[in-house]
Amino acid sequence: MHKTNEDACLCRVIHTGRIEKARQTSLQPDEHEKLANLFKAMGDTTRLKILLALSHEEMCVCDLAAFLGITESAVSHQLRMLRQLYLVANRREGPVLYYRLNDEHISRLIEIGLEHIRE
Amino acid sequence: MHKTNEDACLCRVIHTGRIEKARQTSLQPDEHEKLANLFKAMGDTTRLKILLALSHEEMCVCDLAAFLGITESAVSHQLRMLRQLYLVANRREGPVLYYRLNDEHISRLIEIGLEHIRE
DNA sequence: TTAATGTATGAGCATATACTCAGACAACAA
DNA sequence: TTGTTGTCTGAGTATATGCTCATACATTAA
Repeated sequence: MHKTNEDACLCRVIHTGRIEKARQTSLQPDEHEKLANLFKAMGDTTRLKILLALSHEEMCVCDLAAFLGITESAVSHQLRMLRQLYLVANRREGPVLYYRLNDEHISRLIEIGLEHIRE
Repeated sequence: MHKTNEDACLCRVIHTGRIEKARQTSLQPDEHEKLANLFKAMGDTTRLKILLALSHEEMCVCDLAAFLGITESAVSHQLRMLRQLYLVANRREGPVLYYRLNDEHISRLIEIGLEHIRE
């Protein structure tokens, strides 16, 4: 018989020591969410392709839309999310916005991720 | 007026050279999806907390459920995903399954991710 | 001012996903 | 065998999310 409420669950724990240890080395309150949002932003093929493209050269919304074969609206929506999480930054040149990766962390994450999937 | 089909979109492109360049340095056909799945797996607070806990010490399903305050069923579902993507591995000791991180890539990704959100 | 171009945004919709619930499976003891 | 414990799994459901569409904003030129 398996209880599903939390109290009962705690009674079945085998290694309370490990749990205590894990609890002590935990992150700051909101860091879990921030970190998850970072990886979530990279966890979509469209956004990932955008990041990969920008890792070589800055590009505008038009370029990205043509490169990905999707509408500029869709690109713009995704760029907003990437902007808000500081994955990309932009600069304006007249009416055109050129997007680039915000810092080196992003390309390093992609590098290590590629190593992993190529095992 | 903004056309939404791809042909029209290509006509408005500003930098065809950049698109060509981005196209040449693209990944293998299925690598985009594999890489996105890796980051997507890390892009959820529950799974991220599991990975963080396992980065210190191997733990069983019971431990993780108590640590996270969720049901063992929910933990098991997430562990299956993490297993299938080679983020975690396990070993059996009698009826108990001990889970651990599959390789060093995962903790490195977390490290760099933390650097990023802490700017 | 008006018009054109590049980009951003909100609403709506279809799909994806994280959890719960119920039950099944696996290993071991009696 | 039966019972217990630890874990796994399929179905259902509520929420999240990625795109389209229509529209609005921003910059520049006429």
